[in-house]
Amino acid sequence: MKQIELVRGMRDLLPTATPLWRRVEDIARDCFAAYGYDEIRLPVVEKKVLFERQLGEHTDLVEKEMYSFAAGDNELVLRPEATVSTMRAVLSGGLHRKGLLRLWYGGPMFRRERPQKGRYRQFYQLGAEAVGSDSWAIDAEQIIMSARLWRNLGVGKRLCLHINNLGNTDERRGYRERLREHFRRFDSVLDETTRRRIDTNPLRILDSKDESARAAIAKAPRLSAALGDDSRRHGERVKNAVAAAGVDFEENETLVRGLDYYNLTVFEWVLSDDERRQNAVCGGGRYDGLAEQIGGPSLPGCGFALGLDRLVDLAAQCGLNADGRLQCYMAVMGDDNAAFADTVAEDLRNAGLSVWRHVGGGNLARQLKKANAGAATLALLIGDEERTNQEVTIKRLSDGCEQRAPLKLAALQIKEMMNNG
RNA sequence: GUGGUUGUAGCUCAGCUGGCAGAGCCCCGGAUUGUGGUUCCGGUUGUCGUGGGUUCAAGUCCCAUCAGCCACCCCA
Repeated sequence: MKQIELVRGMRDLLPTATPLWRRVEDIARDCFAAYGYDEIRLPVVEKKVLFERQLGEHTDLVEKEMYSFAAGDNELVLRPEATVSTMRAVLSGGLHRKGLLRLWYGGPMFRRERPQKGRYRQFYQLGAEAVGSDSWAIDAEQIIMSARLWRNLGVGKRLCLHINNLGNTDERRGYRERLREHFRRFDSVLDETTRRRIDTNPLRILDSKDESARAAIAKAPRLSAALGDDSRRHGERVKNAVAAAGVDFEENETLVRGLDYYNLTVFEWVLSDDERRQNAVCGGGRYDGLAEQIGGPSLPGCGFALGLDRLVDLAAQCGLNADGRLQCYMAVMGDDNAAFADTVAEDLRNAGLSVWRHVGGGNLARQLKKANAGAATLALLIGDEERTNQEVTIKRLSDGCEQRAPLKLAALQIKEMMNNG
């Protein structure tokens, strides 16, 4: 029979990888908790219309990257991101009536792109969203919180922060028109996607890498010049607060988020020293108009999402370690002692220890070999002598140090031997 | 979605201008029954990504297809 293969763009996270993932997730959870962010869990399936307008009708994401399917009268999709879902959940649960919300979520997202390293069709994000405040202090808090997370993960030196200010809807609309006029004058030298964007989404042209467009981009009107006093003040305060917290950043006027719901502050953390192109690890910003767009009240929000697939990879490169080291390997000699071994193992587990019970035959030498191969810290020996004396022999594998302990004291002595190893 | 490149054992790979499919690691067993990480001996492992074609003969040449990687694109 033919073996069934993995679906394109999907991947298994094998036991060799999961301890590090769990470590990164734990550190992130602690970091979010330190700022009072509460967890929200969202469905993977949403209605297609929820994303269509909010993300921008002319983004690739909506045009061709969503996994969609019909279910009765509904067009459903596997969520391509979770900011919109979060806002939907806040509104349908009426959570916003309680005032400012600080929320975080995690889980798989789905985009049908051409796979590449660091870009999977099912990928994992962790995100933080603050809903109900239009204060610059929230924007700054989230940037500072993300910087703390990089520090705690030990990846801070590898990331650099880009910040931009997109202004409000009116300012952007005016600017967009000015951009259109500008780029139309270069129509003849621009490539096809760039020309198409003049109509659909001229802001996206600014961070284009296309060579023919570069010259035109350099001469384009500046976004910062189109901003009003309020927007400008908001941006200044964010930058001052971020700088005051000792977080370095670069102002990048060509940083335009791919999704349409953003306004004012947008930011992105990218690999600073990596020539790899899949280099955005975290991105976010303010989205004050989103709630109204999905039929809710006027409700400001700000948030960011980070890509775990890329971040875990980076953390590993930076030496974050998470060996899921096995504590005890229990060697059992003689079938008659199996029941005794099992009860001892259960008692030790009750005391909070992890015990890998040897299964199958083999003499002691073989069983110790396996204990080594499994990278256990201690070996526990159970045989006739131990059973008649109601004892356990504890052997530290690193130096061979060996002790006998009566059952009642076994857990205590095991812990002591692990710590003094 | 576009272009390039790669695909041989569980893993890392070798296999020349077509001529019997290999190595190391891992795994399993042994050097005799309660003391390991070293060593030594022995063993298993394959639709050569898949499907066609050319040929007396294809891992090797041709076509298609699938998958990975790189760049574009997009984005976290």
